[in-house]
Amino acid sequence: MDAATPGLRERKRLATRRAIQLAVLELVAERGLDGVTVDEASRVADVSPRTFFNYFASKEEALMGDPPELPSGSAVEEFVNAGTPGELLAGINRLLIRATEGSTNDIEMFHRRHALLKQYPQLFAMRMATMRRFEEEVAAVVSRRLLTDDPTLAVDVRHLAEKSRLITLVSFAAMRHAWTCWADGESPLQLSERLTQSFDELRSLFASSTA
Amino acid sequence: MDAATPGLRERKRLATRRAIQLAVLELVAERGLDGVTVDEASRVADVSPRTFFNYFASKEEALMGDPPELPSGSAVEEFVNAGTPGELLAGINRLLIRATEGSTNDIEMFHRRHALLKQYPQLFAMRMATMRRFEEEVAAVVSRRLLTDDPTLAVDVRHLAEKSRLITLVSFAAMRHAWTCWADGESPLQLSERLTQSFDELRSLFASSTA
DNA sequence: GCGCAAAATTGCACAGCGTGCAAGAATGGA
DNA sequence: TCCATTCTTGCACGCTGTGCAATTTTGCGC
Repeated sequence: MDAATPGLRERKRLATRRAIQLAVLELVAERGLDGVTVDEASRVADVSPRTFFNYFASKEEALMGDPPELPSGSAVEEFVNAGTPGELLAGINRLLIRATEGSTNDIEMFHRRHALLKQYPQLFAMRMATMRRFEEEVAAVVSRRLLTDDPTLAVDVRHLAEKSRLITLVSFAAMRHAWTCWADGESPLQLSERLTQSFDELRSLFASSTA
Repeated sequence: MDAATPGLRERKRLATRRAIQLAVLELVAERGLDGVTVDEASRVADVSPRTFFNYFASKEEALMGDPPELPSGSAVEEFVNAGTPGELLAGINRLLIRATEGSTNDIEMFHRRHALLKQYPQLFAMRMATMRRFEEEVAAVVSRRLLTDDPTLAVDVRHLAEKSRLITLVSFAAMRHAWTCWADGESPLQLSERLTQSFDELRSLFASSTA
């Protein structure tokens, strides 16, 4: 009864969750964030306001998708043990592509959410807050990779942590860059392609002029 | 009556503002973010709750310092017209140092705030939201600088905007890195020195291994 | 000092948010 | 069919944030 048969209970839970998310997205798209109350959204989603709060702590949380996660198992191990020290950023690039794949399943919802992130700073802020946890996960993996590439880094754990953190933050900067370019532009690129492009530009920035 | 004589009215305003900020910081340090109500903070600051909201839209906003700003006038112009294309990052480094100078005046408050940012994701989120505005200001200035260094970039405005945005985001990544290293560590460095160090590490990351 | 206009403070009312609690309904398995 | 578990719901309650209008304080010319 794993993924095959989630059971009626679980299926209803997911249905309710999604109904609430859709209701909020719909209403907010119509009337704006402040023009929608939890009561209204609950009515549209056909649940009691109390149930709304059983699923989400706030309107805003319902608007946001699930937080990003590291791709499961093997992809992480491949990255850590890639054994190609010169291609660290390319590896992170692949890792982030894998991590963002899940969120682009429902393109419709995805675009609506992105429009809201641009429009409402508080939503963007929440997004960044959830990203922070993800950053820590990625930094931990980068740390393992660095240690695999160069075991002598173990002598200075603090330095290792700081270095992997810097690499991670810079990578996330590239991800944000890709994200906005992709969303703003009329370019026909996939988000994953745009991500690779931003990573390329990042490299060329430093390669060209020792900026 | 500029900076010399702000006038009694203005002085009282600032005093009230500061009293509210101190009251909230004090109480939250004691009892945690959720253990403090606006009513209590207002009582301690000796103002009515309604006045509290005249100054800050929320408890959280009162906790946060003022948003960062570009250094006034000349520093920006110097950066834009530096005329040293190879030292773009160093220039941004200086700019950010100037921008963060103001916030480290009251070290006591500064450390309290930082502890809170680490402890409460919602506060971190608000911080990121204010940073975003600052990012846009910096990106605009970087754009001017790029155009000064290479006027031919004007032919592709979109590309120029994307490039300056990438540079800005990466620079802010370095700033966040410096910030956390400085706050976490026992290193005796000033924040400004730590910022320069993070920028150096950033360069060396890409210089060493074409990562 | 005096008085007036501008600005700040305050109380009040009110809608919305978010949570604890306990009763009731649906579900899954024996 | 029955029972334990889990989900839903209504209710009560305190906190948040804002519009409004009354009141007080400040700045300034006289």
